[in-house]
Amino acid sequence: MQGSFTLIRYSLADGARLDDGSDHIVVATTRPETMLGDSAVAVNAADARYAAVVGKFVTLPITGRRVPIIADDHADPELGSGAVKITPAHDFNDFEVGKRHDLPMINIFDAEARIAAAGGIPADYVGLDRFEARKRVVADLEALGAIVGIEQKTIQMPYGDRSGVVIEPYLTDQWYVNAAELARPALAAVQSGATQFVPKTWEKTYFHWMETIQPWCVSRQLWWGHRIPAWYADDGRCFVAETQAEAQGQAGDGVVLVRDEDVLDTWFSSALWPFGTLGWPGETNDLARHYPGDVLVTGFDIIFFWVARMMMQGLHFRGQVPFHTVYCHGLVRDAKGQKMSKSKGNTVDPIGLIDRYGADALRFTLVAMETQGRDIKLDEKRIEGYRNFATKLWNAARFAQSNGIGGSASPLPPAANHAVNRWIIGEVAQTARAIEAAIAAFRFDGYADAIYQFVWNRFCDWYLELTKPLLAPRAGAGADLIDSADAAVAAETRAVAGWALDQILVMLHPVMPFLTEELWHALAPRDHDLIVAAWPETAAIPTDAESQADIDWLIGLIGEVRSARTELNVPPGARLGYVVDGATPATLARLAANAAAIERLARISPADTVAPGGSLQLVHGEATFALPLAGVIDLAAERARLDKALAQAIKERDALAGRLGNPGFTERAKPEAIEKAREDHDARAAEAEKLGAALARLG
RNA sequence: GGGCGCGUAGCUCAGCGGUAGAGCACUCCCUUCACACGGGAGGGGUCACAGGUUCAAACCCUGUCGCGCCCACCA
Repeated sequence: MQGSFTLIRYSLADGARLDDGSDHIVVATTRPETMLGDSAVAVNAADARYAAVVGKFVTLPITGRRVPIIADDHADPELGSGAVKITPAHDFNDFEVGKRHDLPMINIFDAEARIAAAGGIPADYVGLDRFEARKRVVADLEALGAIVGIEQKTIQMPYGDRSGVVIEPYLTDQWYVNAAELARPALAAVQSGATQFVPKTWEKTYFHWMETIQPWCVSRQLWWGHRIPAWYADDGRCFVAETQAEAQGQAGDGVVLVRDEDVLDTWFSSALWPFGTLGWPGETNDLARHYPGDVLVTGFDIIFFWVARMMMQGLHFRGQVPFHTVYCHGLVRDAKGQKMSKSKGNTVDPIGLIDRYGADALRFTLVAMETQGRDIKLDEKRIEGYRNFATKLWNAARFAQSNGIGGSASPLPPAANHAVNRWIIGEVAQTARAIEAAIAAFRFDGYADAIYQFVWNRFCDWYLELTKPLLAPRAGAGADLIDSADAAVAAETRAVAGWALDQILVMLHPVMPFLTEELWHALAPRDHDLIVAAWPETAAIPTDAESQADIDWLIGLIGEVRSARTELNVPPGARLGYVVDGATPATLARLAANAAAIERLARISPADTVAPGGSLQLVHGEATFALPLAGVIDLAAERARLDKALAQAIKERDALAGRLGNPGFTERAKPEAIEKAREDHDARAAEAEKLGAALARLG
């Protein structure tokens, strides 16, 4: 802000002169009234202009006090006149200078920032407000001819956050904690790994704070809080004790004690939380059992205020760290990325969001966006997406229910023979493991992502679709629509689907508690609530590589067919026949086993012969499928489609060949990398060959 | 002034040595019997810029530009 910079002339006392013969020193200030409390003028020892007068005195105008001229590095010869007025009671730097030179600290204000009677201040100043006093001092200095000039310049002005009032440094007696002493073990505990920060990068913040820690002022002039345990006698003696009786004991009978009015800094009290909540100072069972704690979850913005203080006090009072891990999450910010603040009024209203999308959707969103170390700009579209996810699961459960699926007897999966059932069992196990790993690493976004992908892209998109033909023959449907829909397979599928759905509810419950608990009870009679259900027993759940390969192959084939159909504008409802070429017996078996699913999802079924007039051809694994389109096929479009696929395969094949042909790669790369490149190269090469053949067949 | 961090698809963000991913948005098709808060198929990025290290860099190092946060403070 713009401010006045007042240049004041201080006369040298006792006839002293500077080298240039002048009889005064000029000092500058933005707060002229503080000159009433000056106790020195400082110059730099290396400043030749003032060398002659160091150790001499000046006479202050108005108060007429004699104050010394001292040499101190605080005075910068480059700034202003090179001489600085020193007001130890009302400026942080001057306070330090005052301590170094043992200067008197003259407090010129009272607690209301009015001029106090001190240091020879004339009586008619006493009681003036600080701003009135400033005008008065300037006017009086002017009258005395002590003003050299007033400059306008940009200055920094500290304002109180809450009061909006200019801050005035002011000397008072306060209680301090020797924080450096407490910080030493707290610093060592993190350096040794006794307490770890997650993400680790916050250790730097903690270290920086602990290494530059200052004495901690813990007394506050408020009426709430823990009162300072200090008592004073009439004669000013101070007794610090846990109780008044103890203090009285120290003071002796008959001494009237008055307790200190101040209370402890809220963070001092908060630092007691890890053990204060457990019955301390009593040695309770809770304290023995729960201290030290395991993980502290908190915002990084209070590492200084709270975490560091808990560390210091925990170690001091209990001799052990208060917790082994400090997990620092991001902060939810507003749409502009600003930290939410009650005084700024930019807080996000969770109730409104819950009304619109549900508590589960909001909770899931916050978990999904909690990627270590980055703040969260809350995006309402994201919440909407997870609301849709909740609806998707609801509908899947509704579908299950209407098909006689619901509930499972055991956390262990039912016995399963059908590939699709064995496959989903393995997928559940993989998802549970992924979630366990994510949680262990505090990657909550990974947790949310894993369960989301599983529910939507595996369970709903594929498992439920693939099992529809297995559940029951539909009245009136043609025999070709029904797989081996015998009772045994249908029963197995119901059991597995019910189990998988239960595992979903268990895994999702921590992030969508309301919806999952509701479904848990809606799907089957239960003897316990979901919230106390056991986590999937991942170690005991079999994953079957063969079934996984079968279903991956099936999903891949259906994808190829769908993609080709779209590219050639085949009507979505059109059912096509296919002839397969070059298929191994295993592939033929897969085709037979999944005929109904393929028919349903890809809308193709085996045909006897290839019709003349061209076919849609696609390569999947070692097999080439030809879908006769009996004259309706657009040969040019099909050629373009195959060309594109072929070009892509060749491009990838050649890139890999290039890498494999580079001696630098084959000699220095990791063996796994080389092996993978070989495999990828061979697969691409085979695909290119088959696509080339298909293209040739097209003519 | 000191410290920390971020710039990746239109947006919000993952990925942090092996040749780019998600959600939303966008384009096309589909009212097929769980779900249109849905289904299917797609388009879209020289990973801020410039050097360097490496067989290989969005990822490691240096610098530049832009942005943010925390702490302290300037007679």
